[in-house]
Amino acid sequence: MAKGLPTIGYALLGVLAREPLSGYDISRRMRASVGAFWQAQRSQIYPELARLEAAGLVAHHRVEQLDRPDKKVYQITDEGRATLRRWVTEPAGVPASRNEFVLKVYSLWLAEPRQALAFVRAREAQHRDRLDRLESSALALERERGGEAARPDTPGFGSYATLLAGIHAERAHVDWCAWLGERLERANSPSDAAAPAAPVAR
Amino acid sequence: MAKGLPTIGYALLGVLAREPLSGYDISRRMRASVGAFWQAQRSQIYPELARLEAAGLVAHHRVEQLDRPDKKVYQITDEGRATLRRWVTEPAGVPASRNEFVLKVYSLWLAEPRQALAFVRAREAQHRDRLDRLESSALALERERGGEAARPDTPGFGSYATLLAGIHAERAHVDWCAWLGERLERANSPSDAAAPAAPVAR
DNA sequence: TAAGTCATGTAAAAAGTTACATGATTCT
DNA sequence: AGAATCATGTAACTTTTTACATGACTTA
Repeated sequence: MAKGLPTIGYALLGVLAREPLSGYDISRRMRASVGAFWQAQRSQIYPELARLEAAGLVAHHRVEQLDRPDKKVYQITDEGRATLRRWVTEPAGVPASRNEFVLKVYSLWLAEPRQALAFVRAREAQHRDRLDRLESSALALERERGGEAARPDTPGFGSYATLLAGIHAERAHVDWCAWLGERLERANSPSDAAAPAAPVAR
Repeated sequence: MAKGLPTIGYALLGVLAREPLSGYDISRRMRASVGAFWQAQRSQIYPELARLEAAGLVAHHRVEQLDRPDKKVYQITDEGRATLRRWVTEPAGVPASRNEFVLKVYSLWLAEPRQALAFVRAREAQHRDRLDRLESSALALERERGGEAARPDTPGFGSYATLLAGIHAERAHVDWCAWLGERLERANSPSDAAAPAAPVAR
């Protein structure tokens, strides 16, 4: 069996399956919507588009513009769409998440307690912010379309579902930060109240 | 200001701040506990240990063993511990999460509906499994030590906190998969009952 | 006039994965 | 006898990031 594309290739196909775009515009999508769970720099996008084209999965035509540079608008081909469709339901590898913040918490016992608390609180605020923004995007989408935002065979569903993934993840992170903050705070001020319920129990 | 270590360097320091270990043993920690949020192959660990040693952050001594190959046991130095302590409360970059599964869901609208459902259900089961295992580890830790598992200035706290991070993340992922599955199922069987509450509302 | 956006790329470096090499011992 | 574990490493490759290059037009 053939080797398959690098993941970034499928990410680009996924974007182009929705609408034809230039490399530059794809790179903006990768900073916004799709970028929440897969990122790429332009220096990775341009060569990958060329490879996809060589493989017959996308095709481009040049669009001349008067007031700004010409652009190459890429379209997905039938073969590209078929490749994407095949890939999409193949079991995905385990996340293999790399999270620098959690890595830091792993060694946070070394830190000066007040500094540790400030560190965690700052992170909590940062992610609460992100969560708020994601939630209002989702609410906007829901209001726009009816209640549940798009049928599962439309691109809108993909966007909505991935947005919700982000919301779930952010929420979990915020909750965890809050728990951490509480624990650190209680340790800092040795008032020693009754221990709260174990956080693992549902 | 100096450049700082690659993240894997801090990961190794974080492990060695708890106990002296050989490269081989570190690599096992990286597949178990720490590995849940930062991974490394042995081929990355050995050279990095050498670099850390050249920088004076760790030191090794050879331990001879009768029944198996000699090993180099690495210890963190005072400078190493100081470096780690400084790094630990420096603000961490945004997660920049790469999740292949979510990327697939982004294009799942292209897939055959029943296949899509099976795909999501399989993932849900897989992660529910992981969640169960993490939760029983946490419960075991809690039973072992008293209720809240370790004071925040001990390594045990770091382990416990990161374990909880994993639990929160898995829980969120499972919940999201469950929501996704429900939506796909409802679309597959067009019985068209009343729409459930919007999933964003708290 | 300086900074920013649009637009496409190349080059180099860093980070990470996969494969290979070696060798003793222990388990099946 | 063959496979797995312990133990350390190198080589090659892939993936990702950072920096550099160019140039027209627009906004402050």
